[in-house]
Amino acid sequence: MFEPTIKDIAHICGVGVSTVSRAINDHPDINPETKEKIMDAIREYGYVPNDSARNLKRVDAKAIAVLVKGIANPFFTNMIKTIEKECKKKRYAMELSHIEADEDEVDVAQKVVKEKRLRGIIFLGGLFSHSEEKLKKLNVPFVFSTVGAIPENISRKAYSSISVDDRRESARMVEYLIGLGHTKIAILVAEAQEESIGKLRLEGYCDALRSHGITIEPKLICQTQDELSHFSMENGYLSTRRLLERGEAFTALYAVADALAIGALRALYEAGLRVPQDISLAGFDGIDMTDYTVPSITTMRQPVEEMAKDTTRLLFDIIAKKTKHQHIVYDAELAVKESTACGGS
Amino acid sequence: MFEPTIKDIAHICGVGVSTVSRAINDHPDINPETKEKIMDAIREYGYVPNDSARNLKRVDAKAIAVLVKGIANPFFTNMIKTIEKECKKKRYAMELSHIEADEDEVDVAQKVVKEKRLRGIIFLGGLFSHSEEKLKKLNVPFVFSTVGAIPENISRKAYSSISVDDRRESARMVEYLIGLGHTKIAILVAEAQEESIGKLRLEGYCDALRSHGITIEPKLICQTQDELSHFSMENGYLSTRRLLERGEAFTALYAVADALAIGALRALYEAGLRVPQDISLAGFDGIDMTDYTVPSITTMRQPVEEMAKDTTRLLFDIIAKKTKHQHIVYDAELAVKESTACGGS
DNA sequence: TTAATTATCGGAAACGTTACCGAAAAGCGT
DNA sequence: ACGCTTTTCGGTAACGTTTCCGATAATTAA
Repeated sequence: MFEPTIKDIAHICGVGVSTVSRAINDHPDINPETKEKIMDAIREYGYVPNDSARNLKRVDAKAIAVLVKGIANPFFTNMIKTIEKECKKKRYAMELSHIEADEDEVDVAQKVVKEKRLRGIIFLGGLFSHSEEKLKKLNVPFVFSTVGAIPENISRKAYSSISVDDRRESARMVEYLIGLGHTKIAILVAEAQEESIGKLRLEGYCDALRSHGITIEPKLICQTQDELSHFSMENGYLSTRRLLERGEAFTALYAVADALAIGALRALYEAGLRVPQDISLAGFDGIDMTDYTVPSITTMRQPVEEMAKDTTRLLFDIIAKKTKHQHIVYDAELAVKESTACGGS
Repeated sequence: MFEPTIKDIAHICGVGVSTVSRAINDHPDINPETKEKIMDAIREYGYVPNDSARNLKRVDAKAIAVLVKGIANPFFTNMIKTIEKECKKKRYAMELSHIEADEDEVDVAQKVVKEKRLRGIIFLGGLFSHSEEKLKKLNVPFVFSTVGAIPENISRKAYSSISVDDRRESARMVEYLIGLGHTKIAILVAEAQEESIGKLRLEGYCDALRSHGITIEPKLICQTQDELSHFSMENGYLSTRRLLERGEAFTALYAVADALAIGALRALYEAGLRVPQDISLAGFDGIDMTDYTVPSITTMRQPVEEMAKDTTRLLFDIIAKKTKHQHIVYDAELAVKESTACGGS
């Protein structure tokens, strides 16, 4: 099987290789007629430029990476899909890489950037606790999306971030539950180490309780144990069972992620507890699934599409030096559904 | 920022570039001491080989592509994750690409193969109706996984396939429902064109009814209309509503994909129908979610992990010419859960 | 000791493309 | 007619790596 190269096309058309190159890359210095002739030949012989050769030669390889930690969370699937679409629009290649729980995201980023000559990175999920020094070594712009708080000792001018105010929105959710009359509110929280999203949402929970003079009961705080897939249904299910076994009474259960809430719903059902009559259940993220469970689950909807679009656009703009690093905070939307009702004392 | 190349490393170590190349690629013709010295320098200076240059020069670029049609189906997510893991094990790069509903999978494959110099392709999902001639042009081995029937006019020696016998297993599911006493069994089917999976499962449904002397009632066959995301919860929900509006009585509903079943569950609930007391509900695929819904959903579990592993291994073996094309058919497992019960007349 | 083999290495030609530089041709004003 | 700019193009040096080929040094066989 004959695979034509740019040289073959040039030879066929009786032009130089640089002219063919100009034709494929929409360069201005070319006669429209010549260009058309070349494009015809390209179609006829099925020529496709070799990506490796291009990236090798080009200074500005058009590619970015998306590094995801915790793919188990369905919330990210939507995010990734949208980011991919945006990349296609801008004719950028997108390198998707999952980061294992035990891997260091910056190390992976570093490797992948050098390997593939990427122009930028999007970090999705995970927590983040790295030195600024190490980050600088990346030497490409990066933006964090839904990635928890970044430690104070890293200059905010050194990176971009896109997220909702997890702590505040979490507090809003708990305040909503309190407003319904609940005082014994249990919380299901995964990956609560350091400055992770889980930790932030837990803090929001504490904020809300505190500001309403409700004492924080450690027995109502249930940390999931599974290290591998933090925000999974299975994790929510098992954790809720452990919570119930403790025997501590509560009238509302707040899971810091929808996937956890779905697992919780099942565990509550098996324990003979009705939602929302016996227990109100709330989640966070706003994944589609919460609309289809029975009962549907009250949640904090993050504007995924918008966030994903802005994430991509922001990164492109930074690459093109059209803008400096930014920190965009979105409002989440409290989506009240069937799983929450008045309750409490 | 200084990015060392292989030349820099060679210069630093006082050796030739080819020696460094031998060191990184575990070639035999190298002194262990030299190798260690080189590896030390590589670590110290943070050298990472440029992937483009490698792939350009190498005849056997270590990369394959996974082309997915219909990412909305959560079943594929697991598949992809496992395939990715297997690739990592074999130190192969995996290029993941989604195929839009209106795109031709072989055209995309062709482009991507040439662009990235891939060694093989895995097709996931979608239907398949292409000429053998066109397939041959791909010029790399490919395997179809869970992709429906391939037309007779394509030689089975020209490709590999990995799947369950969709038609037979679908019939098994329906026979199980019949065994429970159901005769009025509605079916929810998406993407039923040509030789797609949906069509196959629909045929299995017909087979089972026919072999039990039950007349096939067209009004109980509900084809989803949404072109874009065939196997989505939303699609299942909307289709079930349309089915209910028809007013045709039925005691069991069989959705040809779990995602559809989950949407259906919600629609049935909203219509005041209890599952399984009023309506038995069954799905197909065996995604995790079916364990967590209330009630949990009876389904045909496909051995995802095994299938994904075998798909990858098979492709690698074919690339390495260790084996010829194969057609592996797996047994699905009927997972009876809460959503089905005795019923019917 | 000498010849033959082996282990280890360096040089240099590719791989397919882009980007720079300069040249030819064509258009323009005078 | 002339010089000037503009348009259009071809030649060629990179990009960073692998791989081939041959060379040297070290080892073994005779």
